[in-house]
Amino acid sequence: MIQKKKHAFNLFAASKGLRSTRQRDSILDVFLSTRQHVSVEELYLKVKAGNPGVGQATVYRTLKLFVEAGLAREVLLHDGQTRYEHVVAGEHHDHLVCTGCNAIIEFENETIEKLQDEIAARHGFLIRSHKLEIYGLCSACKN
Amino acid sequence: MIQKKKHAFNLFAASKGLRSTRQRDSILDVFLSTRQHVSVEELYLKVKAGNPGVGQATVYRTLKLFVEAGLAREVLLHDGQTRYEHVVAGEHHDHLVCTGCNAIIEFENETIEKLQDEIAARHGFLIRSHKLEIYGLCSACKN
DNA sequence: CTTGCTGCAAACAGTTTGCAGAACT
DNA sequence: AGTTCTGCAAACTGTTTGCAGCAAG
Repeated sequence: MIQKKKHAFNLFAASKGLRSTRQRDSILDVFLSTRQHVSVEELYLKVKAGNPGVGQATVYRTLKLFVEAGLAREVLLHDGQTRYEHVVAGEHHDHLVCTGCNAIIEFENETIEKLQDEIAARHGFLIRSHKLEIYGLCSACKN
Repeated sequence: MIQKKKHAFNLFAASKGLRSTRQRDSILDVFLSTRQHVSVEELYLKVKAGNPGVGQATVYRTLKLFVEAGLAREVLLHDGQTRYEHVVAGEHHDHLVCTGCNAIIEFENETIEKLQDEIAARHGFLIRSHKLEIYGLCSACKN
């Protein structure tokens, strides 16, 4: 899995004439080793731990490459930070966001996706992407 | 309708010991006269047109009051600006966002809402709010 | 050696905040 | 009079960018 993603990125890099650098490698390693929804800041700190002297700018720039390469996806939650999640081919999930503990629970629901397609069709709208976020309290926080 | 909202804000203001000021009145007027999803900047410009010398900060501060008073709701789309929409009691709608012309089409779908409730229940999650945004191209832009 | 990549710091955009003076009650 | 509000400008936050030097090909 991780190897596959590295390979995917290498292919992308090659096709774009991008260079392979120490920084990109370690940012990719760290990204792949994280759980879902890392903020740039978190990623930056982890990368710097194993590789001091890497700048934030590089992390920002590299994450955009990952998005372009189809490895990562931007997730904007209500906390003023851009987060990135892993892209798993053919899968789409949405989020339950706990405003108590900031936990994020993922879910998938085909019926909702289908309804969205219908709605879009009804408006002559061409869907590129969508996001559904449900905010509230998780089972641990609601008590 | 507009009168009702003004009244609602007055009640809120009174209950909080807030003062009634020229600025708040005109920001409320302008907000109520706008269509959905105004950005702070848009609102600020319109307010200033009818009432020069009103500062942005006041617009920001006042919009937060409207949210607190239940008249407005923050909407964060993918354009780096906070927008506000009108709250209509008991109604919830979601958005089709055209990335071509920035048009926003609203829709409502009860089945989706129900499915969300089911999903939340399954995870022991207490829903406070949610948002569903579908990004793509509207009928005019997709050609 | 050529060109792309990096780190740094400065620039940016949107938003928030401190404060002195203005305005509401 | 006593407080709350306001406008201004400065501060802040997250992100982007310009540039000189570094490094991959």
